[in-house]
Amino acid sequence: MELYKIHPQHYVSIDCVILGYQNDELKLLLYPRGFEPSKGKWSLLGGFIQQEESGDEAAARILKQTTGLEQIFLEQVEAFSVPNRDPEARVISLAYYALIRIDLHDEEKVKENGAYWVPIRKLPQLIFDHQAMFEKALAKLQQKAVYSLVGFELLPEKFTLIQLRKLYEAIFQREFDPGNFRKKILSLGVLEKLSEKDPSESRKGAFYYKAKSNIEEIGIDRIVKF
Amino acid sequence: MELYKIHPQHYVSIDCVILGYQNDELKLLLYPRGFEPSKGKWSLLGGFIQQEESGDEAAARILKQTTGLEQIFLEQVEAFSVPNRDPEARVISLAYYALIRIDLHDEEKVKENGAYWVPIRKLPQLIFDHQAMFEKALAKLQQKAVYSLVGFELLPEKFTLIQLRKLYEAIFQREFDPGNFRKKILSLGVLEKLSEKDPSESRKGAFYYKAKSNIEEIGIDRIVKF
DNA sequence: ACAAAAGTGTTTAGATTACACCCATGA
DNA sequence: TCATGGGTGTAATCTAAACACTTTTGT
Repeated sequence: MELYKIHPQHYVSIDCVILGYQNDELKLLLYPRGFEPSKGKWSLLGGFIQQEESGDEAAARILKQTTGLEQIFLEQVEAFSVPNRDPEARVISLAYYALIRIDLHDEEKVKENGAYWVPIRKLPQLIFDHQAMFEKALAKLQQKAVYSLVGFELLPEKFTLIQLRKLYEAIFQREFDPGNFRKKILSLGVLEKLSEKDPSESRKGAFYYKAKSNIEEIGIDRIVKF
Repeated sequence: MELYKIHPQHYVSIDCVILGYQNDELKLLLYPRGFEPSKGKWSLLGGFIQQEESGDEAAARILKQTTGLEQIFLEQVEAFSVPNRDPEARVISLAYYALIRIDLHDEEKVKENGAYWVPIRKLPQLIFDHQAMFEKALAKLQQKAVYSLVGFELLPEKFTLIQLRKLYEAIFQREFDPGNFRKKILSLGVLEKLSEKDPSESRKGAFYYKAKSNIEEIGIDRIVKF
């Protein structure tokens, strides 16, 4: 321990790339920073890591504070550690990304923070290196989406295959052939067809599906090919 | 800045998963830790991040100190931040992985540190969470190797396709069909055939190849399929 | 000429892609 | 019955994988 004392200590913060899905587009939760430096500019939601918590725990705490949600998908992106990334002090930040269902989050809490859901196509300028954090997070989400149906985290319990396709189109920022997408997904055998239909988008209506409960056991193949 | 002062500060260390390739197998550079806690147990090479350096810079510094090499492939794995991961004090560690050519490294420096190259199939017990760091690093290397010929970092300038295949077999811990591997790699168009042969492995001899200089411009396809 | 490794070719099975077509339904 | 998305089928293309075959060379 004495040996460690010759080394400097640093503030370590958490910044969360909180992604939700609404109106066929991915949205990022941002808030205007309420204190200096960069007061009023747009920022990811964050906080400082405390003495007795891990990064994962700190990120979960911040997520709960700001959205009211617990037990949601949360994964580390990476550490950002350039000395002057925060002009006010040396702060090393651990970036995380979370996928949440916008329909479930606590709107009150979000309003308290003055936070907004911003479509990822129309992001404002972000403070510090938060743009880079977002980009890395999106890249990680895409990677993850290739091998696992991580998209379920962003959709309600029951959803149509059209909704699922549009979500994947939002994640990958490109279109998929409707027929081929449907066949590919169904061939994975991870969805269960419900008898109920979603009548809101067409006269015919599209059947709802839900994720099978034992997905973990099922080997999930590659979903999209680059 | 005053606002930051209410938050705790932490030691932030770097741990490097330094991988090399020798005798058809991947090796990891380890050393017996020279100080408490866990003195004498096997450890990744590491150090503490200083006031005016980024994580990348700190990792490069440590790598140079221990192997004498500069400008080599180095990438962050992720931050490890469980509070008691180091029993002596709260230390948040940024794990990095590096790929080096064992034939080029400074053996003197490595000996000074008492470090050894250990085949990844026969790793001893490591301290703290260093085993997890290694596993994540290997997974990241595999991911990377699927889409880019990162393997070049581990081979000498000129190499045969057989050497390249064996390297990939070491990275993925499985065998590839010699004929198919050759065709796949050559079809990527990133290798240049040399007129010289490596006579050491057979009477016929295998042609040397080298990486084309403008690889970055060439779109590299998927190399192995999971 | 032969052994042994390097390198090529062929065949099959399966996946991807593009796109035409049928279906169900409310107005 | 018809317009509109929802959903299915099919043919052309590409890729992976297994494995037989040919080439080169020192002894």
